[in-house]
This record gives sequence, C-alpha cells and structure tokens, in this order.
Amino acid sequence: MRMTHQREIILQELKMAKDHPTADELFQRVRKHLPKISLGTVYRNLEILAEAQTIQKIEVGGRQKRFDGNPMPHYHVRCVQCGRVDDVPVGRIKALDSMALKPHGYKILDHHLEFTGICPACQEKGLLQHNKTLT
Amino acid sequence: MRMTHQREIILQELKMAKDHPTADELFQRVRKHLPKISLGTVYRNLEILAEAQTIQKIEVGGRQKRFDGNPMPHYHVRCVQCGRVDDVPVGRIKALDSMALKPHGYKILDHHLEFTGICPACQEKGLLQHNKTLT
DNA sequence: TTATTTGCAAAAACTTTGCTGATAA
DNA sequence: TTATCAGCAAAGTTTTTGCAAATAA
Repeated sequence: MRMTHQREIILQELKMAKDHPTADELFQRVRKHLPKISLGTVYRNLEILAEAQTIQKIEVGGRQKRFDGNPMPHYHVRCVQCGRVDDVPVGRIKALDSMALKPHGYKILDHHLEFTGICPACQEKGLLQHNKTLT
Repeated sequence: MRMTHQREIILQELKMAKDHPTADELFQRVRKHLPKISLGTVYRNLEILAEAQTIQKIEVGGRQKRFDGNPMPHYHVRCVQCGRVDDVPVGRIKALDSMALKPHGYKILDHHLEFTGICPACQEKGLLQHNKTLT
C-alpha cells in the first residue's frame, strides 16, 4: 500500500476527528487541504484503510456508513435526530458473545452494541424549539 | 389507517416470515399473491406499519434495511456472508442502557445489540467449497 | 363522498467502478 | 520503471416521492 498524499490527509483528518464522519463529511474536511480530491478517492481509501485495519467502518444503524480512526473494537452511541456518532467509554463485554451461542446453529464471530439517544446539541435545540412554542 | 388488500398481504407475509426480509425480498414474496403490486407500495407500507409499531425496522449493519414482523424489541444475529438475519432467543439486558449514561451528555433512549457470524447454510457452503479445493 | 392509498415512473441519496493520466517506491 | 493510485464521470444500488386513478370506510 502506497502512502499517497491523499491517503495521508484522509487518514490524518479521520484520526483527528472527534466524531465519526460519513465518507462525504470527511470529503468536505479533506477538501480544505486538497481542493482537487474527489469523493471516489475518499471512498476508495476508506475501504482500503479499513481492509488494512488501520481504521474501521462502523457497523451500525443509520442511513450512511460511518468511519472511525480507531481500529480497536468499541461501542458507539448515535443521535437519532442528527445522526452524530460518538464513542461509549466502556470496554467490550466478552460475556455477550457466549449469550448468542444458542441460536439456530450460527457460528458467532462478533457483536456490535449501539446505543441510541439524543446528543447534547440536539437536546439544546429541542429546548429552544420548546421555549419558542411556549412564547 | 386503512386496511387495504396490499397492506394486509404485506403484513401477513412479514408476520409469517421466519427470516427478516429486506423490502425487496418481501416485495418478491408479496408479488406471488399480488402480481401488480409495486415496490414503492411495499416501502410505503413498511414505513407506515413500523411507525404504527405493528412491525419494526431493524437498525443494524448491512447494506439494506430489514424488517421484522415482531414489534417487541429483541436482539438479532446477522450472517456476514449472505446477510440473513435471525432472532437471538435472549431477553433484553436492561443493565446495558445504564452503562452508557456517562458519555458526552447524551440522553440514552435505547440500545441495539447485533451479533455477526456465519449461518448454518453458509457454514455448509464453506465446507463444500473447502472439500472441493481439497479434491 | 372523500381522504387515503396505489401503480408507475422519475428522482434522490449513497456508493462503486471503468478509464486514462499521474505518481510512489 | 512500473504497479498502484487519483480524478472524473458514468453507472449501480437502495429508497423516496409526485401524480393521476382507484378504493376503503
């Protein structure tokens, strides 16, 4: 795998991201450094980097795929209003995998736990909206 | 909400399904009873029925959305090879929601736990493939 | 009767891919 | 030098939507 300038910036931008951007969100950020980069390049690199386990593709709900600069498995929380995804600072619960040994003869490989909720920014927005309604 | 013939068949077909079909899979099954039905109608009805909590839209990984005739929350296992989704016969773990109270001021509403693995049919296919290689 | 729903087709949203010129090693 | 990669644009996949005709209640 060659370390092209584009790949370097994509990786750097994802690693520094505090959220878990979609391909398009990351494209917008990378574009500020590389105005000529194309969305296809971002998609291709995210795929390659995830394959190499340098980053991870997040396996959860929501319309679009999201990416995480941290390749270690961990849990996420997703805002049902704006789609934002953050880390949950709790380690993997190993006991969970054994729970699922029973069903239908599946060979269990992994599990994904995702919390859903309202992020601070959307809670704030909700309050403002509510206050407006009262006024 | 009117109980149209289309809606009735869609619901019946989903309730009787042992798997958790995508909109298109369900469309193919419903088509056998109603050859003139359109995919758009299936999508619209699944949306309405999920809104009414008669069914549920499954919020997990994989490319396409899947639907479940059982509106009660429960966990699923997904085959990473063929995408098939089955139920995991284990009740909801209430303790999980409180785990996530810490992060970033999110207001937690729910959680989704998905196991990934290989379904019996794909395990079988894998073996056949392997035997073929050996021969 | 009439508000809701359907079928159809077009569009939207998201992602992948083929090709040609550019480039890292 | 050359296998890999980028940019561009076209195409693929999945889901949503506008509209006129049909229909449940």
